[in-house]
Amino acid sequence: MLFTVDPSRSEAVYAQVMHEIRQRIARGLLNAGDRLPTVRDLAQTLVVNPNTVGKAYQLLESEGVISTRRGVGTFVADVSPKLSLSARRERVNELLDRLLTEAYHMGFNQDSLMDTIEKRMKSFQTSGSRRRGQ
Amino acid sequence: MLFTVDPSRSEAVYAQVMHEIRQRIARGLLNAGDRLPTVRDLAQTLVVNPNTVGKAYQLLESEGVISTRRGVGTFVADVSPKLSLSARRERVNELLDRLLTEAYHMGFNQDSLMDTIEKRMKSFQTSGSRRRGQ
Amino acid sequence: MLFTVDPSRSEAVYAQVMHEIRQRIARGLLNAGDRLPTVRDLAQTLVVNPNTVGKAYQLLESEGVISTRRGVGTFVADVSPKLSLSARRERVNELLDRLLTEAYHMGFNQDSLMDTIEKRMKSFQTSGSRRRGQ
Amino acid sequence: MLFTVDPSRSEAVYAQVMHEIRQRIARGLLNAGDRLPTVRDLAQTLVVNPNTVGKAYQLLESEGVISTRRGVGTFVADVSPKLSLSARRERVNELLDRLLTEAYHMGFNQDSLMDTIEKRMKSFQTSGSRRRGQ
DNA sequence: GTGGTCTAGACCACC
DNA sequence: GTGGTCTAGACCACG
Repeated sequence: MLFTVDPSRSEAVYAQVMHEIRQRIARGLLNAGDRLPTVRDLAQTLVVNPNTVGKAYQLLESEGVISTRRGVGTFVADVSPKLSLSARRERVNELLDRLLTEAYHMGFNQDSLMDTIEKRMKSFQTSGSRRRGQ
Repeated sequence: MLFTVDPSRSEAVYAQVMHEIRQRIARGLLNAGDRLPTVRDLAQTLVVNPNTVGKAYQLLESEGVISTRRGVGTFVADVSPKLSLSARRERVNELLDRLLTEAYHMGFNQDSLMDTIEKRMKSFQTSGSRRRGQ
Repeated sequence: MLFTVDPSRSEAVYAQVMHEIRQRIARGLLNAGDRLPTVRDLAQTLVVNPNTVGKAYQLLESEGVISTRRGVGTFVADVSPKLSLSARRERVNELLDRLLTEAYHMGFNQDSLMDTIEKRMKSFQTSGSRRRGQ
Repeated sequence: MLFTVDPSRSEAVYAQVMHEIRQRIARGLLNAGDRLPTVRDLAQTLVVNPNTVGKAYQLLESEGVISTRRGVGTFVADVSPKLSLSARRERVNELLDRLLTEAYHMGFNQDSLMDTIEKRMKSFQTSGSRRRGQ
């Protein structure tokens, strides 16, 4: 779990930790059942307060992404969306709109954006057919 | 400029205004040279504090998305990304990673995500070749 | 919002606050749009740290029960379950099993339990037909 | 005594064991005088630390639900609530309030909740009049 | 003035 | 040793 966190970014530190972990799972670098570093260890590595890491872990648990076992440690959970289908679609659509908007303003045209998406997608677990439909 | 702002969303109101304007430009609903409503008018329409709209306009101007001519009004600027090529790529890639991560956790597989992207893309100006490559 | 919290109970203080608020909403004592006390005020009333109240508010927000508006305050949200139908059923069934188990051990028979349920239900919003089906 | 325990649930393992045993008694799957597995056997079956099972047994004994005869084994006790009538009522009412609150937030209306309760009640011993009133 | 974040440090339940 | 809770106190973004 080597990564860093930038306290000067506008995104909250605990949110950066959450995103990093979510992304590692989505990329297949972390798989269901894998153990995460302890709150204290990760806090020391990132040079932040243990409470901050704890907050990230707790929120990820409430989303069903990870699962903590008292006195044992924290583990990657089996993926199984808790939200309703419509809520999940809405969430993806919002991020998608944001991406398309930003891509326009950054001067990407359709083709170059699609190229980028396809390349990037290869390093994610969303590819292939190992996951059930939406 | 008919749109609303939801103060109960977690996103700051001024940021919602910025995103909405950026999105309208990206969708072609607003084009270079089009006049935006005055700060007061928009504030009244959205039922928010004028300072909030002012902040949104100010930040958009600093990004080069709109341009204010004192005593005349505020207008959509010609699109010409100020950032370096690598900075623009990085920005798009970050949003893309976030989308792919979220899509994974929301249970989308490659095909359903691609379908969603293609459908959504049709309503954006990113299509066609009217803008220079990435 | 007159209520107290007992730090000596095994239930965490922030959870007691959450339950109290959820219950007031379910009883119709708090309705959609109503303002909750500020974090600081409630903390002072309950004689707990503001962070503890803040945690309760944040968790309730993540459940969609209340909604905070930056710089303005915290309000009761419109009820609209975010969880999938199966997750909601599971949650109710678990509490129901716990109730039935406890009622048995406390010496209630079917009839006396049913009487108790019917009486108690009258003071809750679950009664009547003003809410959509499950 | 075939059941499992889920260490990833938020409820402590020893509490899960307690609830399971209480529920089996309430469902009539275990009756007064029935012998429970030894601490070691159950611990092995559930793949948990023997101390955890021991803690569950100890707490259940202190509640009067089971009774241990040294050198002989552990048995389901005759049900006879030790608590006062008012304490027992309070305990049931608290769980009931929690159920009604949760049902409201999960979108159940009176009828659907009542249906659920009646169905579920059939598999519990609370039915009939074999136990004295509340 | 509102809520949100972070730190430092203490104590506790669990296994 | 693991995570969870709470306090006290500081700082910040928002409207």
